[in-house]
Amino acid sequence: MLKISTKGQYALLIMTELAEQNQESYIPLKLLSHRHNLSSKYLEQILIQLSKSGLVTGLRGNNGGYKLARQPESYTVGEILRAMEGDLNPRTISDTPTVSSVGNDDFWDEFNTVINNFVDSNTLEQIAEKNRQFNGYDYCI
Amino acid sequence: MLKISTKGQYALLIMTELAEQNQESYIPLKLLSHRHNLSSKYLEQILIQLSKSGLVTGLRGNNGGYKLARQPESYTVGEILRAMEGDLNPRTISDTPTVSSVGNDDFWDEFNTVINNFVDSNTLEQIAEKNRQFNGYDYCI
DNA sequence: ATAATTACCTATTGAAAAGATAGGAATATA
DNA sequence: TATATTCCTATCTTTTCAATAGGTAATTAT
Repeated sequence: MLKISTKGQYALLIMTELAEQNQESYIPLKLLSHRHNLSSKYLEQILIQLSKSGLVTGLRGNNGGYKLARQPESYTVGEILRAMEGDLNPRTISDTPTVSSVGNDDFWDEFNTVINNFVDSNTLEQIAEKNRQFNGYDYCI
Repeated sequence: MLKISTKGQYALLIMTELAEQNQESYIPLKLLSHRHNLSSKYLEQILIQLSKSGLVTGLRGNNGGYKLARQPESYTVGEILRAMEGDLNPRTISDTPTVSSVGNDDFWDEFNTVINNFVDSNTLEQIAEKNRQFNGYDYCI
């Protein structure tokens, strides 16, 4: 229904938050879930998947947690959403009917392009920078 | 998961087909469902909803069926998809957390705009015209 | 060493949505 | 009157989404 799952939305939210932090320190899951009033078990699934996809680095034990695997400006939003959602192409039927298919195929192809171009032209750093400006660089809850 | 339901996809397909036809004659559901190998009962639900939304006109009885309610160039794809899907805004959570929200809000707002601008800038006539060129104007199954 | 802390893994449940089917009522035409 | 068609509503099945749960592995502090 052209919705993005809550996992994708939360993933982007959490990633922007990690991007705002000092990249050297690990932030524990518990802290992130408290800040956003999310079930830690639910958020855990999201972060594990981000970790498996190589977008974040997890460290176990005391003072462990998660941090970005790379520099914030190297992430596109599309990369993050795809890690959680799979592809971002809204069409599901492979329509090879007898009539009326050509124009429709073209439309859906262009739609894919528009969507993917947009999400890939937005970087994590751009979103994080807006948050920094709003919250202040040394904002801490 | 950023998918559009099959109802939305079929609705667009059928609407383009109606747009290719002589606008004066009604096309019966049975014919449309046969052409696309769709369950007529499923397609029926789609057409009834399009009819309720005022996008097509239904006529009962012999020689009845469906036709467009207006000229093909007056329909946008967005209008058709929204009639089946509801709004086309991918975000579902109304995220008002304590941190990291501003940049995210902006991103999702822009995403909405990009999507809706695209679907509203494509008309039924544009898609139908491509099909006509491919199939020939007097194409009939 | 031991205890505490934390990420990691896998399964299950519950709720909602999507996809599809079914039977009949209303209406128009021949 | 018979036939063809849209229209209406209910149900069922399957899939997906959201959320919960319990346990294992690794790291650090004491």
